[in-house]
Formats: sequence, C-alpha cells, structure tokens
Amino acid sequence: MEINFKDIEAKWQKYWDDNHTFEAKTGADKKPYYILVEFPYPSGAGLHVGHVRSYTAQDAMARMMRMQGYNVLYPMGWDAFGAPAEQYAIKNHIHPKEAVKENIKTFKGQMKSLGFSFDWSREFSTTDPEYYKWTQWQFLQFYKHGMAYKDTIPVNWCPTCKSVLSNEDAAGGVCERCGSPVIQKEKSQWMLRMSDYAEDLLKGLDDTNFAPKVKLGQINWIGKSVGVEVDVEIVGGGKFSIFTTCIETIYGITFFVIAPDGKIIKELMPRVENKEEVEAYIAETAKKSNMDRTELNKGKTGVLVKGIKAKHPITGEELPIFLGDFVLGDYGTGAVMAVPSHDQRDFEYAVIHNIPMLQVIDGRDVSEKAFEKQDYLGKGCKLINSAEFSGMTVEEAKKAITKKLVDMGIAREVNNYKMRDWIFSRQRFWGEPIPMIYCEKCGWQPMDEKDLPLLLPDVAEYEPTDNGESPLAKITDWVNTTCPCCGGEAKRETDTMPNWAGSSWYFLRFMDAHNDKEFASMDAMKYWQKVDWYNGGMEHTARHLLYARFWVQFLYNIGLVPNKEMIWTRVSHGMVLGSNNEKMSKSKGNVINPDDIVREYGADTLRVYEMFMGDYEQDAPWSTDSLRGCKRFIDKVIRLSEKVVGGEDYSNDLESLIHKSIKKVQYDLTHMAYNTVVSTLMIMANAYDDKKNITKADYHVLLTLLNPLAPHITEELNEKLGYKPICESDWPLYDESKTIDNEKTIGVQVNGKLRASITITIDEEEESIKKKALAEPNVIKFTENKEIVKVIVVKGKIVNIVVK
RNA sequence: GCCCAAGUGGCGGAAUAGGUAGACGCACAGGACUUAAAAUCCUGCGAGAUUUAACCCUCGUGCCGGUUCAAGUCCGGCCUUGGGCACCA
Repeated sequence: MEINFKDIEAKWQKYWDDNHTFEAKTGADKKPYYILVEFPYPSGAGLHVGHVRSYTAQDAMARMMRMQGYNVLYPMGWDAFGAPAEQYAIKNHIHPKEAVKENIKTFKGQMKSLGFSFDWSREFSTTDPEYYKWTQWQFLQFYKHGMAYKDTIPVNWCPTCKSVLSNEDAAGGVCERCGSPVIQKEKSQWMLRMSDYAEDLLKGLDDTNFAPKVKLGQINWIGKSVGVEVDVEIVGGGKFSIFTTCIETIYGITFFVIAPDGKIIKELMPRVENKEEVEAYIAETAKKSNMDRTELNKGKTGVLVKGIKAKHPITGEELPIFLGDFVLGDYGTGAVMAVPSHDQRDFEYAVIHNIPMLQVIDGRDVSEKAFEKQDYLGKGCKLINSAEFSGMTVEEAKKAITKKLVDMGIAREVNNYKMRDWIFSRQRFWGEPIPMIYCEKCGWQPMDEKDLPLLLPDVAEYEPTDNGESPLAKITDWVNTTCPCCGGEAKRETDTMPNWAGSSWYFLRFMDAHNDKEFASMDAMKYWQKVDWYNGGMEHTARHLLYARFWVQFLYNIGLVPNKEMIWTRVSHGMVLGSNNEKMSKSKGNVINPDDIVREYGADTLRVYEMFMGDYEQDAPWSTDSLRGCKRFIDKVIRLSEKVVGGEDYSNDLESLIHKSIKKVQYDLTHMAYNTVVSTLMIMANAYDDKKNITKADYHVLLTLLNPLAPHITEELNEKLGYKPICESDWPLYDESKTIDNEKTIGVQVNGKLRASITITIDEEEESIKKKALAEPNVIKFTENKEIVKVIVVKGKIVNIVVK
C-alpha cells in the first residue's frame, strides 16, 4: 500500500480541527478528567524534543480516556512573560510582544504538526491583557487581605551594567554579562506572606497524590524544624531570644552567637565597646553574603562583642556574645545558643575563637571525628552535668527541660521554616505591572479593580534605568497618575511581577478561559474540580508548584476556589538527552529538531519512538537508530492491512493475546509505563505477522490500541477498513476471563535452581503438579539418592523441590 | 556535609505482589530474495566449560554479608553515578 504520511497527517489534523474533536465542554454529562502539561515558555528556539516526550505521553492518556467516555480537558497555552523575551527585545529593538507572537506561532504550528489533541479553544497567553488583568486582580486580593507588603531587601546589583540581577545571573558573585563583581543593594520590594502558609502547604500535601519524590522535594524546601525559643537576659538590662532544636543541651552553653545582619546587634550597638571591629565585621558580611557559598565554608569567622554579656537562661552564668556569619539574620531569631560539645558548627567556632566547651551528653565525644557519624538520639545517651536533668535520656530531657523553661515563662515551643516570603517585585519591563499607586499623602494605594487591566505601555527602549528600575520608570506619562484615595498627584509602581505569577493560576483559567467577569467561574471550577494529572519537570517542584499551591490556598481561604488543593496527581518526566548522553545544547551540536524528524519520518514515528525510548521518568539519550526501529514497526502495521480478510470477531488463536494486550495497554497508559505500551503493541503486531490472515476485528483493535500513540496513520488505516474514526469510537473492552490462560508453563526448581519446566492447566491439583514435576528426567537426575524434604508448589508460578 | 534517586547484555531497557532474569527494540553476525542495492523475511546473539550434536552444567542484575524453599526485587554495610539542598541552629 502506498502511504504518504505527510498527506495523511495533514488530512487528520484538519479533520480534528474542523470537527472540534478535542474541545472539552464544561458541564457535559460525562466524568470530567483534567490532564495538564506545563505550558511552555515560547522561546525563539522552537519546540524541543523533550516537549514532545511529555506532550505525547499526556496526549496518549487523553486520547484513550476520551474513548473510555471521560470528558477530557487537555489544554495548552503560553507562559510568555520573562527575561529571555526582554533580552531579545533589547538586542533587536523589537517589542517583546511581537517576538512572543512570532514564537507562539512557531510553537503552535509545531504542536499541530505532531497531532497533539489539545483543546485549542481555551488557548491563552499570560501576556494577554484579558489574562493578566486577573493576575493583577488577584494580586490586589493578596494586598487587601494583608498578604502583600513592601520590604527593603538586598538585591544582586551589578554596578557596571547598573542592573538588578537574578540569582542565576549573579552566580559565583560575578555578573554574567560583564564579569564585574556583584554587590548587594537595598531595594524596596513587594513581598507575599508565603511563610504564613508554611504549615498549610506542608499539611496540604496529604490531600494530593503527588509522586513521593515531588512531595519530598516540597517538604525539604519548606524545611520545618521543631524547637524551642528561649529568652536570654543581657547583663545590665535588655534581652534577646534564641531558637534551638536541641534544648536538652542547654547546660552546655558556653557562649551565644548573633547574626551580623540581624536586628539584635543593631539594638546592642550603643553598648558595644569595640564598635569599629564589630562594624567592620558587619560590613564584611554584607559584602560576602552574595559570594560563592563554597568560599564561605572555609572557616567560621566572627568577632567577640565586647562590653556585653548574656546570662545563661537557667544558671544565670554570664557568658560572652559573639558575632558570626554562620548565624543568619532572617532565620529563627537571628541568634543561637552555642554548645560546642554537641554541635559541629559551634565546635568549629569555639576552636577558632578559643572558647571553653562543656560536655552535657554522655557517650558522645567532643572530638571532631565523633561529630561526623554519631547520632545520640535513640541510642539512649544520657545527660550529664545538667543539674536535676542529669541521668535522663535525651528524649526525656527534651521534654523536661522544655517544660521547665516554659513554666519559668522564658520559653515557647515553636516551629521554624526555611521557606521565606515570596519576593514579588522584578525590575523589568516584560511582566505584569503591579497595580499599586504611591501617593505622598496616602502612601501605597491599590488601584481600583474596575480600572484593570493596567496595561503595559509601549516603550521605545527596554533597558533598565541607571538606578536599576524597570524601563517603565522612564515613561512619565504612564508613571504619573492620581491617587485613588485623595485624587492628588501620585506615581505608579514601576516594578513588575515575577514569571511565577502568571503560572500560579493558569490551570484555573483553563477551566473557564474566556470569562470576562471573573478569573474563572465557581461553577466551572466545581465542574472540573481539580487538575487530575499534572505533568512537569522536576526542576519546578520547589518553585512553580509551591507558588501555585500557595496561590490556590490563599484563593481558597478567601472563598474563590472550591478546593484548598487544586492539583491531585503530579508526575514528572525525564529529559531527552543528546545521543552522546549529554544535555542537548547548541554548543555541543547534539540538538535534535523535532521538525526535521517529523519531515523525514513522520509525526507518528517520532511519537512512538519518544514513548519507547525508555523509562518515562528517567533521562534517555536520543538514538536515531532506535527511531528507525519504530518506523519499521509502523511500516509493519501498515503491511498487516494486506492480511486482513473479513470477520467481525477476533481470530481464535489471537483472542487471548488481544484481551491481554487491551488490559496491559490501558493499565500502562495510566501508570506512566509508555515504553511497555509500545512493546505490547509490537508483540501483537509480530503475532499478527506470523499468521497468514487476520480478521477485520483483529486489525481494528490493534489500530485502536495504537491510536493514542500514532493517531494519524491508525485513523487512516482504520478508515480504509471501513470503520468510523477512532477518535469518535469507544475504547475496546477486555474480558478478564480471556486474559487467563488455561495452560501455563511453569518452572521446576530443585533447591532453588531451575531444572525443568512443565505445562499445567489452570485448575490442576497440587498433587498432580507435584507428580509431573518429580517425573521430569532432569529433576530425577538432581533428586535421586537424595531425601526430598519439601515440595513447594506456588499455584501458577513455580515448583521448588527441596532436597538434602 | 545532608537528603533523594539510580546501577541489569555491545546499547535503550523489560520483569505490575519475593517465584523460569534479559520481554520489546537497536546494533552486530550468518543466510534467503535480488543482476545489485534498498526494503522484507529466516537464524543466532550475557559469560564460561563440555560435546560430533542435542540436551545439559557452572557463573551471572555495582560490591560484601544476611533473611528465605526461592532475592534484580526484602534487610544491613559499602562503592559509583546523577539530582536537590547547602552554615536553617
């Protein structure tokens, strides 16, 4: 049969478009199922073969589930704000809007050429004013509920480029563009109180079905630690607090360390005797704080704060206070109790600064070596040198000492989290304008909601200003406005939102993409309920996924979404590497362009190959040889059409295989075992090929099972066979009883080593199986003259004869 | 340093609940068809020993040990490679 895959692909892609085949109807009387892949950033490079992998996988699921009667929502859109488009604009003097438009066109064309069954009627870009209007609106809700605030935060600043840098662009403490050292510059920024949600974000994981590694990634990022906050009195008046997770070591305190970048030292300053030394150290830390961390790890620097002593919370002993940059100003209380006998960092610090140590837990050496491996918890180690607590185990002492301090009124049990508030300002042009207005008289005022969207103005120059502000600051027409409160002169915020803003709620918008009254109606959201299946890269588990959950939890708390968690299952795919097993990159010359493959081998071949290339969750190298193997498989399926004779039933000798294959394909497609879907279908095709003739039914079921992976060619062959389009048909049902073999070959072991195999029937008696096994010549060889201790028969699996 | 994941033929990888390790594909080798090539089809393909041959045997899932009638799979201890976090008290 003459097959021109280019024509076939175009034909069926047109058919799906013309018939709106994949448009999901909100409210339809079918079970809704929402499958989502992370919408891409439409870069100039076009679609990557890595995109093809995850889009195909989810597409296969979507296509099967539609046939199974689900109302599947599988949408696609564009995450198009962000730095690359802005950089491109600066370089080429085109408005990012134009570049984005071009790129979206390319991406969309590529996606269509691959036959993904996206519901294009719901397409949008985060850069559409109709969309970012609602991003801005939601920011105002954060603000109105006290969740957004301004704070002065140090940012990475390149004095040469006069530009704010992201952490990535400032890696190694050097500006990526010009190579000059990056310094820290204080800047007032919008912040979202994400740390208020730390506990809820942790608990909410129980209401999700995220892959374990995804959950763990989030748990680690949130970084909860349970401990005690203790007040420490300063000799001569005043106090500060410390946070510890090891309160049982309290009798071992020999000094305190406070953060050079924290508030405590600022308050103590007037009483400090060695001001110069202390101030120099603070300045030193400020400079260092952005340098490569590894450089900082070399030693514990610090300085003694002279003239001030602190009292031990229990014994009242007067102890020295040090400044040390290993204590962070923005974690815990910005101060620690130092117990050099039982904490690695305190130990190092004490050694360098020559501070005495006091051991308070028995069985734990103070030497450096011992610190590396010893875990005194659970080993029943007991306290020593700890007044009435001496003799208690660590576990007991934790409770008892905490109770005593709490009763004394100087301590509280608290949880601390590594997760910080979300810095929400970017000094860039190409982002959602933050809808806030500053008035000298009234302070920061939110824009009136009815004035949204606050449109990004057209500008001629995209470079940031000399003081690092967004280029928006130069557009005085836009900046100058009136105060929504007093009507007087006021200025707009010129920072924009981060990339993560638009992607924090886009999955809600897909549920009701064209709503101009609300970001999405409650009815639509209640119909779809949740994203049932969300696929994305592991690199997004800490940032995007956490931001999105925070955003949703906030919306839930103010009554705007139906569930506190709007994403149920989260899975992630492995990367497609170059054929040399390295990440694809232009400089390595190992980039595969999907367009080339589609042109030469067809979309179906590329789709099948990417599903077959390996374990979906693992990285896999590209192999054009292996791709050709998949092409051969598709050619074989085409050739099989020549064997088709009439018959609306499955061939007798294929029936069992067909039922088993249906079962396996549908299981595997929903369990991310895409590679074995392909091998199952190959086995089917091989079995068909061994026969002289196959029935129409045999062929039709193979085409249907293959359709989710190779939708074009299967539709074409199916049409030639005289059936209605597969995309409008039902998924085949399998009969469980027909997946069970009446006869089975099982192994016979003697002492665990395979010696023979026997064929048994499904309901064969144990005695008969035993008899058969023992009668095998090779079994006799290994059992004769030996005592048979036991014969283990595992039904339908194996026989093991134990001899002495 | 801490946390996580993964180590199976020449290669990508199978083995769903502890039960015949290496499915399926690639590569390679030999053969058929062909004037030839391509395509297609057939055969072989973990290592080793033995044999005229077949069966069969020994070893084998990173390493060392353990549990079990039985371990790629479970447990303990290592090694290697990826990834994440990185002075978080």
